[in-house]
Amino acid sequence: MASSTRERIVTATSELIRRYGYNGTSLSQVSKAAPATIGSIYHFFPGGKEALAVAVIESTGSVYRQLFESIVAEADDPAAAFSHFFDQAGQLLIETDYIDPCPIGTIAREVASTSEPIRRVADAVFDSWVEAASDFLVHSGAQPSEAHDLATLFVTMTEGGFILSRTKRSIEPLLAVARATNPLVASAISAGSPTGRARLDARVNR
Amino acid sequence: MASSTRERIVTATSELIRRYGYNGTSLSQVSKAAPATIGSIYHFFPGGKEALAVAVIESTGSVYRQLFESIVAEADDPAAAFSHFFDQAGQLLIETDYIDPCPIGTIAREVASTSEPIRRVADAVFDSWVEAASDFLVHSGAQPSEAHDLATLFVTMTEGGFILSRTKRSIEPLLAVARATNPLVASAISAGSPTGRARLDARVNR
DNA sequence: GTCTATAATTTGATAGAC
DNA sequence: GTCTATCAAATTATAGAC
Repeated sequence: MASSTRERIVTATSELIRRYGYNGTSLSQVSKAAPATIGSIYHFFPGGKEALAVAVIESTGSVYRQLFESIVAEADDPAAAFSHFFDQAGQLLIETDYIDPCPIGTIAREVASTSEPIRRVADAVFDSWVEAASDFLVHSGAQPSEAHDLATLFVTMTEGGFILSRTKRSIEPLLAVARATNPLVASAISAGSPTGRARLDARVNR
Repeated sequence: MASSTRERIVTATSELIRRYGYNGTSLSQVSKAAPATIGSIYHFFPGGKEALAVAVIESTGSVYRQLFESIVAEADDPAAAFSHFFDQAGQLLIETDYIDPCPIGTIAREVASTSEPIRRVADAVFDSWVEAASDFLVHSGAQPSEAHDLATLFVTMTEGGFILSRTKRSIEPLLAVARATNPLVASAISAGSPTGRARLDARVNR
């Protein structure tokens, strides 16, 4: 059950980047926080800092997708699922003293112009999030094209909400986003199908 | 008409940060790009890199607010105003080869945990944007509380849309956001007042 | 206001012993 | 796999001549 060195390195890097950003995080900080020597870091990540960032993005992308799907599985209705996700994100912000909840957006924005490997993996993660949200909306009765647009909107609202709430040191922007969620989802589902709600019930009660 | 040294320094810093982020931009790069010597930079900004970032945020905040208000002034209807803003942002992305359109979100995310002066000025700029959008929505017939939520949503969508489009090197996410805009605005205005459209006409034709 | 020179520190990365 | 020692380069910032 003890975490491996590799895992400790990735976890420590993720937390440091959430606090200080990609360029603001040094390998010496990672070495101290993990803890692991510089030699160990390069043993597991011969590609250096860039490879480490890729690992952080892949790991975070997977964790958040699973979180979203577990929230969705428990939600009473589609609109509540998204609201609940934003509420949970707000709680996380408070618990962590407004450290950035997502290292991916930060890294992507910092190095999208200078590191193609990082840009590509961040793009793939965002796509997987959009796909997960879109699938859920379609299953709930939305039309595919509208579901894709709305899912994209949710990811932008999540990343943008993190920036505003972190900057303001208040969850108020994230709560405003959560409030806007319900009518958006309700509209997409009713537009996609008059029996959208019935379809959802059929799926949930299966 | 020739730009002052101070202006050249701020402009160069803003462009560099849009490409490489705050921590990814060095004063030697600024010195070369401005152009201005390191001594000149410290002459105008004794507070160093942090003070320079504050100036960039204030300048960008003002420019974007003016851009938003000029688009609003020309728009036929409220929903079109926001769509047009997102479309223009998309065009900017393409023209600049997907350099980040907004240095503020990047800087804020990188150093919100380490620089209170920067965090505060970024927060003030976001607030001013929310206020400008909210005022416009209220004048168009929306209820104040709903206008504030929707305005907050627009700023998060803008920042989040920039991240996704920059990461994907495609304006598709930004266009998806633009498509979602119209029904949101229409709904807020009709809910706020049955004569929202009439109120807008009265204001525009004054 | 502009310029060069430089101080003090830290960075990402590598080499090689164990 | 882990460790220490070290490299070359770059960083922010300051000093002081002009």
